[in-house]
Amino acid sequence: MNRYESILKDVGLKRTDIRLRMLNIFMNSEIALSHHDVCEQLGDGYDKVTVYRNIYTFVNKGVLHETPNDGRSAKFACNLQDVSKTGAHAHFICEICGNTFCLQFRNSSELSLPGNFKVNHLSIVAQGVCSECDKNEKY
Amino acid sequence: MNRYESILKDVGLKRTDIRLRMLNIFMNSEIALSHHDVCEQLGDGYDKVTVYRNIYTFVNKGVLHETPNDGRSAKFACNLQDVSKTGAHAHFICEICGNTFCLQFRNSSELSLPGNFKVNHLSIVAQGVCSECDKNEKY
DNA sequence: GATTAGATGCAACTAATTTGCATTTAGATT
DNA sequence: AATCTAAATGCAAATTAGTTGCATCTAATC
Repeated sequence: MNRYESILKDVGLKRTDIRLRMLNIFMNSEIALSHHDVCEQLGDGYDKVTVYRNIYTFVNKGVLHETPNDGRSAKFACNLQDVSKTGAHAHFICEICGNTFCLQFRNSSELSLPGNFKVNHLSIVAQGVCSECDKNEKY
Repeated sequence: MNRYESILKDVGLKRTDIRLRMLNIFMNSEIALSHHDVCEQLGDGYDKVTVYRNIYTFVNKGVLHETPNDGRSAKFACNLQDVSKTGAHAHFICEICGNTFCLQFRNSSELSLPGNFKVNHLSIVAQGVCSECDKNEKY
């Protein structure tokens, strides 16, 4: 059983050809990929709806996460090991090529950038529950 | 000349009815708005393409910025005063209602959240130039 | 090898965004 | 105030992104 097969087994998904190929594509990509990117790498013979469904299945199972995007389509990348522990992500979006890179970071003051990456703009996104919704939550 | 008219003059855009109304809508919204949200608030009689074009015109002129989004459509909000100085943004996305709030922050350790906002997940987005593109840039 | 829940493929659909072009108008100029 | 023109608008049509429903197939279990 290879690496991808055991991921599928671990999260309780059936071993199918397209899933193994999708995992391989995501695991070997340095950058976040859109649905379109994945279909392109898969080549012909795979259904786009199945690709959509598997992307969201992987997101729900914690194998992939959706990254912030600069364009109009969603991008996804595989979860780094530390993410599940800290619940935190860091991403770098290149303003020229548009690629999204996942970065390691442990706390807000410790962000490690690959060499020669130049940051022009920094943005923090907090996700949670706003005061209105908090008020209406049933406990 | 009112507040909105002087914004248009400042950035060199013509004073039109739809632009004044759009500025009014954005300036009075606590949350980031999608194209759809804006059209809804404008009501009938305005062309959706003109709304799209004005949103991007405002973004290019630095009047609005695109916020990170949780759904599949882009959201926009007006630029806060300090943004132009620090080049930094902070946003809060409510996981229940889906609303995006713009937050004030001066440096990464000083993020001021409105009362009763509960953060489940934090994400940092750096934008800039990656090493590949940096290499290929002409100076 | 039979069973079945889960996975896939296809077709059709909705929503989001863009493009092209003809017409109109704000604001500058005479 | 009339004229001019670049910029703005409105409409139609196209493109792109993502979703839904359903019939068929198959991986994993018995």
